[in-house]
Amino acid sequence: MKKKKTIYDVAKALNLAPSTISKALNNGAVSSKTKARVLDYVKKTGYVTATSARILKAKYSWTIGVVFSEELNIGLEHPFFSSVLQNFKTYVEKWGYELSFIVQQLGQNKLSYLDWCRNKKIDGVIIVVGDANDRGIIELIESEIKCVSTDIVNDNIHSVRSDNRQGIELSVEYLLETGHGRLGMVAGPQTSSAFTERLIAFREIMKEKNLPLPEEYLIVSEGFGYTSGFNAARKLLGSLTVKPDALLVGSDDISFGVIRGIESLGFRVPEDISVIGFDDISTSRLFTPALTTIRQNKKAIGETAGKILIDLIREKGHKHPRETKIPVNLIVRDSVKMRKN
Amino acid sequence: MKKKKTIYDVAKALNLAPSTISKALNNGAVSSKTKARVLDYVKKTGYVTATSARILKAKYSWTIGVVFSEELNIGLEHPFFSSVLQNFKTYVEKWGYELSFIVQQLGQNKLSYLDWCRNKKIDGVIIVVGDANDRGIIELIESEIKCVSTDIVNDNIHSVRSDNRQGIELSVEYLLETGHGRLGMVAGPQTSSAFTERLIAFREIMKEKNLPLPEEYLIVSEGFGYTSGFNAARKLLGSLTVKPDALLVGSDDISFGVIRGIESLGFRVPEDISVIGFDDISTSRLFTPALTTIRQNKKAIGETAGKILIDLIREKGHKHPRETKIPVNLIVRDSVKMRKN
DNA sequence: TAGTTATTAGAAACCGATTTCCAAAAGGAT
DNA sequence: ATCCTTTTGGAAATCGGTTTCTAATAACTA
Repeated sequence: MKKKKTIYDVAKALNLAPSTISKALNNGAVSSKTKARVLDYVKKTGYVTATSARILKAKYSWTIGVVFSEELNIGLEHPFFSSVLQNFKTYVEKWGYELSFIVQQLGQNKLSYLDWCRNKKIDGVIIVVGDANDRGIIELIESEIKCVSTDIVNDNIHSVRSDNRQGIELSVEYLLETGHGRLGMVAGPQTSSAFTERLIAFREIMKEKNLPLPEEYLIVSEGFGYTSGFNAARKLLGSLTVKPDALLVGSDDISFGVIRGIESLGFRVPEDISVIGFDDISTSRLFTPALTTIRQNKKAIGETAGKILIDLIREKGHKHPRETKIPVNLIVRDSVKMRKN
Repeated sequence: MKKKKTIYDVAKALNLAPSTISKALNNGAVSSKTKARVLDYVKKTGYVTATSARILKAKYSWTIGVVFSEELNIGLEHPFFSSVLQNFKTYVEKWGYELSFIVQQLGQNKLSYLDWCRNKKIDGVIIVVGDANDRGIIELIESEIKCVSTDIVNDNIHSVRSDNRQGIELSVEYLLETGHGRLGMVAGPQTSSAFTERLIAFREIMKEKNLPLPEEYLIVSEGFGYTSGFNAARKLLGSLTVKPDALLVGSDDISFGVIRGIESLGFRVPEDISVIGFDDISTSRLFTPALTTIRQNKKAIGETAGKILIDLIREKGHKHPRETKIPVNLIVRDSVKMRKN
């Protein structure tokens, strides 16, 4: 195991001062001639600067912190969030940044998000999953740390998310085109802003189109998964004499429960009731009936967030926070049926 | 924004030397009285040691590197691997370690896994997804860095994986109990050791039980997903006059394709042919027919890997590498039918 | 009580860069 | 050729800890 090379070794070998090496490596003021000489030597010998030493003295770390709260019981397993993170990761790594999960504990002692970032001289932060009301998150967003979010929206942070309104609009219009007249919705828990937006959008669009929307056609599920969808659907339908002929659902995960819930009451999907989801996760294509849904563009979300954050770090534009909306697509499958009327 | 506190500030405030503070914080030789005094003060003022400074001088970093190759096109989206990682993460964080993805690029320059680890003074590495033949991986495993793997097996590394043999045994026995006589298998790509083990186990078990296993009942799928399963099933069945009455499949993902492939040929699952998968991902429960499969215990895998790695780091036992097998479970659903004979 | 040993606290070197400030060299203008 | 700018390379300070070595103190032994 050969001894580790330091910047001093390089300097000695090249008959230069360490400071000159550092400059050559970091676009400092050096002649292009010496710069080339240094770069050459470095490439040949495979010298690489010690990260910790650099971070100690410099004010940056080439590291991006990831907030991925597990309190909401959404871990890396979640197909949507993990995919967004994956795409973000791939993008920023191309630019030389690496990812580190922000932890609330450092070695022995507890730490706030902000303290962790400062301590590590984090260049920027992406909030993939986070509670918008968490004190730690708020403190972080309001700090000097550059942040971007693919989840929470807030006046103090750049956010990159799906155009939920467009998604609902697409759904409603498609349902109308296919001859549905009594639309309802099983919304997701309103603690999540995405679900809130979808519900609000649905209300607005129905109003704009002058379509009736009885409150009994609306229900909010208790949780994020199959079971809550199942229960919500049964509850919604159970009390109704005139059933809706189509249901928009907050997410695909919930949709699966909704569909089975509908079936458990003796109705068929899509023959009696059409269902349209939101997300397009991998199960959706495989489910029976294959789920008609709104596909979120996870790649675009991840990459756009990456681009914005890097711009922010390099101080290129994006002066004040704004919301970026990524278009969604309607994916037509079998859970919506064309109706004659 | 209050100024950052250094160890010198703490020393001054307590009228002690910086070195004493450091010792108090790191179980060095200090009287319990001063130690208490320091700890108290630190807790009260919220001082936290600068990570980069510590890493620079010390030989550890409280950081664990994650190898999660994307070359195999398995990203964080993959339900099995991401879940293992999630469970590992939760476990090691309890012990104060944090996770950092190992990148092949550091700031500007390319780096081998090993150089990256040395540069960052990584305490240990978990290989969640990695190519066992990759030069960089081999170099890493053979180095002084403590490693654990939940994927590749090798004499030089501790591995924690599902007991694939037991899984196949469970499948075969269940199929036998339910009256099946002509078992076949759609194995996954043999580039993955898990798939290889499953195929080998199947061959062995059939031989041990003295059951016939015609080579035509065996096929290896081209890829990891639905389409390759679909094609493999059609290819297998297409050429056979006497069809198998049950098929073991390398993974759930492939199983879905296999089932639809069988159906596309006019046969029914499970009435004509039973299918049993391996993994138990979330789609399996929702699929029609709900997939009977072998559940991998991702929690146990992640946690056991975490435990072993931390033991390794603390130099507690695990002198030489060994393979740890985590038991699996049979999950009975609807894709296997009881047959009278 | 004197002498020896075990603990505890501090001084100083060191980890490996970055950065500021300065002097020397190079380039331009007259 | 001389004087003034602009570039370029180097010396030294600094970032914030850990660790080794030494001195002082406390504890123990006879």
